[in-house]
Amino acid sequence: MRDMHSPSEQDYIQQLSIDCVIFGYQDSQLSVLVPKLNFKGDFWALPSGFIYQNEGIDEAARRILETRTGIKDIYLEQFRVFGNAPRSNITFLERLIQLNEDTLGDQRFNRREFDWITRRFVSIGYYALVDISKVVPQKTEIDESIDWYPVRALPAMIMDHAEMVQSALHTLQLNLDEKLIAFNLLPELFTMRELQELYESIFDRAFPRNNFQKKILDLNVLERLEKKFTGAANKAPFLYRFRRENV
Amino acid sequence: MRDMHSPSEQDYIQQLSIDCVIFGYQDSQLSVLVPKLNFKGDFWALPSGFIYQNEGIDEAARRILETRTGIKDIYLEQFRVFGNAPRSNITFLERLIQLNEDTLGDQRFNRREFDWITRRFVSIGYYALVDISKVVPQKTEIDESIDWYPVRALPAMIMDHAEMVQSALHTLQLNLDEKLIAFNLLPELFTMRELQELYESIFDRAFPRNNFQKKILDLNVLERLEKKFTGAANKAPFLYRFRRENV
DNA sequence: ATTTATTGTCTCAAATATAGACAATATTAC
DNA sequence: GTAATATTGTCTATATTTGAGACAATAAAT
Repeated sequence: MRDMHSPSEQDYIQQLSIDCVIFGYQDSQLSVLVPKLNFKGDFWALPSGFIYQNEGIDEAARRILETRTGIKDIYLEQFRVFGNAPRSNITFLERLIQLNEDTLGDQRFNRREFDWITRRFVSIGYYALVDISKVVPQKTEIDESIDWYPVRALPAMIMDHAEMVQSALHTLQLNLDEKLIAFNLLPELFTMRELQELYESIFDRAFPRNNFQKKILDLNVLERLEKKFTGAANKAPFLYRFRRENV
Repeated sequence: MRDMHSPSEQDYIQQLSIDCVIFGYQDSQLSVLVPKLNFKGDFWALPSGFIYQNEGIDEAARRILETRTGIKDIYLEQFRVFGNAPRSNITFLERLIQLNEDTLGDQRFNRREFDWITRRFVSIGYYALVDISKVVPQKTEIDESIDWYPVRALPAMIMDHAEMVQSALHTLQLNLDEKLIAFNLLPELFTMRELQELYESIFDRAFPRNNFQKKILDLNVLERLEKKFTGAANKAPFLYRFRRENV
């Protein structure tokens, strides 16, 4: 069976995949870009892909991310490898096959096309931070749709993909201040409140407004611009920009 | 070429390996267990291995570590995946082949036997913390010898293995207090000074004695035992034991 | 002009980290 | 035996960081 791959599959490293947790921020919520699989039954899976023989793993992750988001220069980082022996959730597989018996017999869907679901895979988890307003989510042929879901209200994910998101979120929390990466989730200009709400959605807890502002300004990585006239009945907040040169 | 593997190699996941940075502590120095390859020329490589088809990656790492150290219940943790496209250092490979032309033609050494050096591999890095006094380093057939080297005075390592050690050390530093794992590097009983010297060798800097002791005791994870009479001309230090039940 | 909501910043208290000091003690030197 | 010496365990005082409360500034609505 292992020797029956089509030539194109031979270009990839076998049994190794990359799964991407793409974080974006919208409507005061940290969200993840998740495609729905084009099978009967409701199955959601993280955007994933494989590694070409002459391609580095970071390079491959970048390629996959660019394909899915339509943007370049994405902040991304490896966070963990998932490689338990029985990664493939049996219940999930049985349900999928049962629900799709007819389609799987179809010539358009030979077994090879969802081989990646049935074989044992080790997967490298990457998380990415994107400015959601710049992203144009791209379906692939195996997707029915692709949408943003709040990180704490994900649809039913296949296999260990829900655990992957949790692990990615945890790594993001650990790295957020250390690596000054929150700004990748915001548009170029933002107010202090917007930044604070982003932090609050990432850590799922409130921060005192006065001290949050102090902490952030003390980092000395923000550039204060003109005020933003919101039209609201109050003092207008400043706009800030992240000074990338200082990192 | 890829289809010419021997049956036994087919039991492994292809092109995926595990490299282990095994940390131990001896003579006030943080050290790493490194085998020397059984080739002409001086080549050192991290202990490594492959993953069976029905084996989890953590499981595989544990097996490799147990084989190399002769002990069980080892603390280990994934720290990063190394998968740049040109991982194999060209200079290194050329030198190795040049120096070993005769042996490589020998029937005992068909190409398959160091296939793992020439093919493109993605490697999962694990670091392990062991009580060096319990370890009996085990050579494998591809090793000439295996020894402990101070982490800051390693021999010339092949490919990116030196970078792997640095990356493992960095992760260890980040996790040390958070996960309370330093004690895995010490024998069951130790003095405060021994613990402090361990910390100093890990971070490569001095800590003030008074505050270090306070910080550690405030963690509330140590059990103080009777004093240790060293025979030195001074007050005898207490012995401590790590209370594993509290973690 | 007054009210209301929110922003930016200040001050003070609490908690934590760092530095200095000294008594306790096990040996060696006398 | 007594003094000297080296190292340990701990205390106190100071500096720094963190957290809570307060209040003036301001943009619009009343």
